[in-house]
Amino acid sequence: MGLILGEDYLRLIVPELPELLLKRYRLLRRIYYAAPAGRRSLAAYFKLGEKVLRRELDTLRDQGLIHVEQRGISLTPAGEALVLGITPYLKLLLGLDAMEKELLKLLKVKRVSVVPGDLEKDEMVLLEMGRAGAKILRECLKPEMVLAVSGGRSCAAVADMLSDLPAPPGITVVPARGGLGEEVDYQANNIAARVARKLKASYRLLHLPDSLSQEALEMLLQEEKIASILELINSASVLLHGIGTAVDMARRRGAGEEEIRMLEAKGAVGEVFGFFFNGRGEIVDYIPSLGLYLEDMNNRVDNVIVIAGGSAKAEAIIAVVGNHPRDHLVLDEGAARKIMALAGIDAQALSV
Amino acid sequence: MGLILGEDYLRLIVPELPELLLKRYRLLRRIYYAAPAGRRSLAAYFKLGEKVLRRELDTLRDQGLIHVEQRGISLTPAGEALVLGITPYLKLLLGLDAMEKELLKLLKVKRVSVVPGDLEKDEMVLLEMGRAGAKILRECLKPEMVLAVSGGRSCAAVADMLSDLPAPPGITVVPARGGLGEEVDYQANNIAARVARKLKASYRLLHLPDSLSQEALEMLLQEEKIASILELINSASVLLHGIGTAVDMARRRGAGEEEIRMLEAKGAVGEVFGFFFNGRGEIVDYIPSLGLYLEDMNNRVDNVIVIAGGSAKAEAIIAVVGNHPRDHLVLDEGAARKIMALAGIDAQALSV
DNA sequence: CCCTACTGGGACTTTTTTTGACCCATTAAA
DNA sequence: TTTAATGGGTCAAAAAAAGTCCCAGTAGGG
Repeated sequence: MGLILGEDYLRLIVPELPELLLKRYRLLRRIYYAAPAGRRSLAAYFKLGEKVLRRELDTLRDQGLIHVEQRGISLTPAGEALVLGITPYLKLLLGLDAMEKELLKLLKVKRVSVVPGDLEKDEMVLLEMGRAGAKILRECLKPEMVLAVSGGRSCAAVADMLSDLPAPPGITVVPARGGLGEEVDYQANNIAARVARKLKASYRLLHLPDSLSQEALEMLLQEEKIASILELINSASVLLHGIGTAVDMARRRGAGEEEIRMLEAKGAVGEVFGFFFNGRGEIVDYIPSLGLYLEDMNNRVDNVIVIAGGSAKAEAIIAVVGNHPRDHLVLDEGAARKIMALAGIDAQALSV
Repeated sequence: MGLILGEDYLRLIVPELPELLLKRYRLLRRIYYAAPAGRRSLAAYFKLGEKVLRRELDTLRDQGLIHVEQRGISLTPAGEALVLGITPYLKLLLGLDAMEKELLKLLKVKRVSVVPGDLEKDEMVLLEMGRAGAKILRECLKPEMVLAVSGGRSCAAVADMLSDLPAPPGITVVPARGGLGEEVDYQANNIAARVARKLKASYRLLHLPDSLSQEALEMLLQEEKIASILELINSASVLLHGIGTAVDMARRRGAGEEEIRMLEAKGAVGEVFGFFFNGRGEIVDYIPSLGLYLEDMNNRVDNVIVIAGGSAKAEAIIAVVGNHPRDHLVLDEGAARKIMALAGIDAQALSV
């Protein structure tokens, strides 16, 4: 309470503080993830003049936060501790804490974690989201459970940011759904394997060809191997998935303009591993495949960790995660602010 | 703990924050005490260019902290709340909190309160010290007690800053010592009366001519009235006094160069209502008068509130307040830093 | 009653700082 | 060995800040 009071005073009397703080924080964050980072590449990344950046680097160096060497810039232990530890404080200062509370009320989920920054402006935010998601994921893990993961960049970030401390024993990681052809790094199978490796858990994959007909899928269901994996998938008690915007996802699957117009007519805004949702959270279309039976998932999965960022995904997030008290939602500041705006809530704090 | 952590991070990543914060805070504080304050008079006070000040005022106005009108600048309710409420937070940010702890260990007193700012650079600090002293004073008051106060600017500030909420009943305010001719506003008698008025308490004064001989004082002791007041003074359980530097005080009492050389030879550095202390806290001289018997005061007075500011008084403060576990010490940042420096402790945080 | 000496706001010029664009020696990789 | 990075430094242009002055209005003193 005293802390929040202090923050409010601080923002009142030094209104340029969030800007200053974020500028440097983003710089440090970038260095953390891209070390050893060169001055020129940093300048290019932030679209800053070289001199401007240099001045920032000078102050950071004076503060003992970065190490400037010939081979590049890296964080000192102090800088690393800062990047890793300042997040909750930053959230407080930026009012993200209050925003999380608002979103919690609005979306009626179990937990909301808003990561500082805008994914569309700084891709490091994705890694931060991965870090936040990984933290929540670890908290949800219990021995002998099945964890289902979907594809996508966000889930890949979670996999990347998971520490490789071992998880509780007996965990099995499976893809939430098979064969939804994406770039290999972002495929559910691939991510499931990566997550399993980090957790030192076992995994089972579901390799299916893309774009199968309904009949072909039903035939595959007869296969012993596939049926057993499907059973495993549907016994998952934790699900980690990202969210796509409907049109974008359809297009990435190679849908024609006609199909997209159909989707739009149905009101599809969000997509989760092949299922398309309208604004009211109803499934209006899906890509034929095998995997989680989404319809009765509510009864079986204990924790769903949803991770999505970028203001473009605001509508999709609202559509997908509304009213699921088992959901943990990880998103970025950009998406969070957009959601607030869509809901007509004024988020006074400024976005930098 | 989390708060302090946050502060440390904040200072690391935005090292210019204390400067920014203090600049504005001092401005607000000045406006608070001098409202309605004019732009030009503010600029003159802070020795700032008019434009510089104007820009600060603009941002403060944008933040809704000040009210800029033709008759002058004043604080909005928000600004007032900030000036009154930000102090503990400011102390944390400036590291005054840590400094208080250090001084507590160093001086072995009951409590230390360091007021942000340097009295020698900004006289508003005196009023802040008064506010801090007044707060402590009120905490020490109990019904039917006698409160003794000394003279001096610092004690006058306490009197000024006392709210006029009534105090516990039956309190009597007396001067700690009679007739130590100063400017009337800073005389102990005067301050005792002002304090009493604020506390809605009764008071008894001890009017004595200046510079009486020892014999004359002994004669006065025979006087019923004077004797009764002396008894009252020596039954005081709370004592509020300031500290003077020895030489300065002697000079103000009109001492000749010869006398001052004598004082210096005796090692006198500090002065408290007519008693001169050397660096080891021993009384090495005094101005003849009547009042508190300082020698056995330790046994009778429960709480001594010592208030002094300005780096010039550092030595005097050390001399006077060392090793008195009943003492509450109120001082300014300037004096505090000087004391730390004298003690060889590095106060890393910067003074602005 | 007026007059004066303030006030805040605005405009203009000078000074300082900031910014962008180079160049250079060094170094790590190719 | 070559190449393409790096960090560090310099210098001129541009932008921002600061100092100065002036103006209209108002409050307080005479």
